[in-house]
Amino acid sequence: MENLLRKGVREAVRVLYGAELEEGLLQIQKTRKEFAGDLTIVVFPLTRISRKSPELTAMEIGEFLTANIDAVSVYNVIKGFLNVTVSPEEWARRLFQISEVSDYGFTAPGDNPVTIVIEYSSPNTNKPLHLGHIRNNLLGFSLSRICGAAGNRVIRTNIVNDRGIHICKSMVAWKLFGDGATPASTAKKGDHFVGDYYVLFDRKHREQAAALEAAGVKPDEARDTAPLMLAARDMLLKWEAGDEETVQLWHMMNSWVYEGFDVTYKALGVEFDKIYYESDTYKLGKEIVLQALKEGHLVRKDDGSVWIDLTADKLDHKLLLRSDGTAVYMTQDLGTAVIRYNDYHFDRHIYVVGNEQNYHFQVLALALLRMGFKWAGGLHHFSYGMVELPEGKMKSREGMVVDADDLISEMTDTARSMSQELGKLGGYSEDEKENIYRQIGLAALKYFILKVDPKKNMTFNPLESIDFNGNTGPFIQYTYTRIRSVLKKADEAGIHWGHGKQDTLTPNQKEINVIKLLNDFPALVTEAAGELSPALIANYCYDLAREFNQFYHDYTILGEADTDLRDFRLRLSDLTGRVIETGLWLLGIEAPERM
RNA sequence: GGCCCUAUAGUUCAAUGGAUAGAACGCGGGUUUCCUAAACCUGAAAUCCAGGUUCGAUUCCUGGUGGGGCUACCA
Repeated sequence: MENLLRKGVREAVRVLYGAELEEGLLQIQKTRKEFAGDLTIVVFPLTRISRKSPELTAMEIGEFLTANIDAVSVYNVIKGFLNVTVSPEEWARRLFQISEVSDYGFTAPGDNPVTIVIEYSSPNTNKPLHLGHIRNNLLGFSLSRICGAAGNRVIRTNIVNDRGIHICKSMVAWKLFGDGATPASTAKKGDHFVGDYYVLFDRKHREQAAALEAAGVKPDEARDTAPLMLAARDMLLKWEAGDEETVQLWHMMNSWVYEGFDVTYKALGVEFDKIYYESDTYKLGKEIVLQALKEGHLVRKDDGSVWIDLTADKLDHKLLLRSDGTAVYMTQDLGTAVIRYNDYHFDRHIYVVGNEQNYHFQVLALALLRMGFKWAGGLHHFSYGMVELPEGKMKSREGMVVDADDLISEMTDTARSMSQELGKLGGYSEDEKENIYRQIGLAALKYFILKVDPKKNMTFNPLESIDFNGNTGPFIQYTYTRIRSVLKKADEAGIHWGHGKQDTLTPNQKEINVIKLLNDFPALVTEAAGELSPALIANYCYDLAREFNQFYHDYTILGEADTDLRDFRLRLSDLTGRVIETGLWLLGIEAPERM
């Protein structure tokens, strides 16, 4: 539609003013609601060519367009804006066209698709997932679907930070205070079970440090020399040396954590194609660093530590290997990146990681390039903002966190009580009802998080933030269930709306509003993939649902006596339902049949 | 100190350099013998400050101010 107009205006300029229109000068946008029309041509830039006032230029072009393009029926001019109205009949034809497209909104991958690796989630194995991880997982998972829908080959990956001093703390605490307890013996979820020992370690350690301080030891020294800290260090050394008992304990506790994570991932509905473990990749990282050192890309200090000098890129010196030869965070990320490139030969690699690590990822890409890995130009840090509580930043150690599992079940509880109050699920079994409560609760949570521009920090108020009315996930789901209900009734009445005639139809304004949005969908998916923005999809779904609800409120569908018009409305409803379902799917949100 | 992100109704969020800054929650007023009222209609309510570029700036640039982050031989 827009392309048609684009061509028309170029033609108009050629005929009226005898000039070729540069592409950059032509601005076409959707007409704002408060004005009549569908598409708007901004004529200010064209006055340079016409050498006439904006109003006159607009009128001349408007006359030309209505005379020469069938689909353009009317135009009006306000200030320097030429508002063009596409004829209702054209919109009707448009609906017939796009509703026949299967997989509407998806771009087929083509022969040589762009390969994108997306890393998200990236948990530590010493504590359960919290609200910050939820934002991460939802963004990553949604991005993977959006990029896939736009025709790319997508590999979803995760890196599990499964080694290091933090894991050793949990291990020490369990060994000393655990008394052989297991998640099974305590009926606790594995990740929470292990997380409790991490917290316990921290508490006991603080007590020990305080005792030392009371005896006159300096604070720093007290922290470093408390028996528990020494035990954790010792544990790390043993682990790196491959001590059998330690490695066995490590395996056991990690496996508990993974069982717990799996439950949370499943509850959130996120998945991965390939999971990497830091314990598998850090060694290659060390090799890469040593190799790069040999090739002269890095510098070794007197104490034996290895650094990269990035001052030429306006960054700093960055440590890549400790003086004792052990790996740091950066080391293993270098290794992971190389392994992934060897595995997939990606064109792009998207890291979904919070903005607190902006510096880290700048260094990572530059370091790889410096070492000669040209593909590192395809690395992209998808940097999202922090989730804060009304009291401020979340702090695991002080218990100021919103636990992921708790939050999910609270959402389901709220959905359950609201749904039961409304009482619309008669005829469903308890299991079916529970599944719907879960779908609605999750939709509220996911939509709340995904509708926000990813790079902005967001505040989450446990008591007030999540709504089920208005601009919310459940609102969109509700619109979907209304549509399903109408289509089901049509089906039961034996109405076959798929063959309806189209030529004589003149849709009303509400119908046109919906068709316009439906018509935008494929371009929107492409745009969302280009900008890596699930928020665009979320806001679109909301707009579409709202627009459809207005139509639904003002007009009857099944009660329409003119069967061509009735069938047209069913077609409109059906495509709206399909697009909402697809849009929600791109966000990782399920669409229930009833609610 | 240096670097990065951010600032829009009471609150949570929108707005490729374009028209009268758009929603939701909350607050006020309405709509149900009719396909699901988790809906629809309607009222009040906002661009941090000062310059600059432009026919035109919430948007771009500069300088302030407020908020957040990074600047570890932590991850």
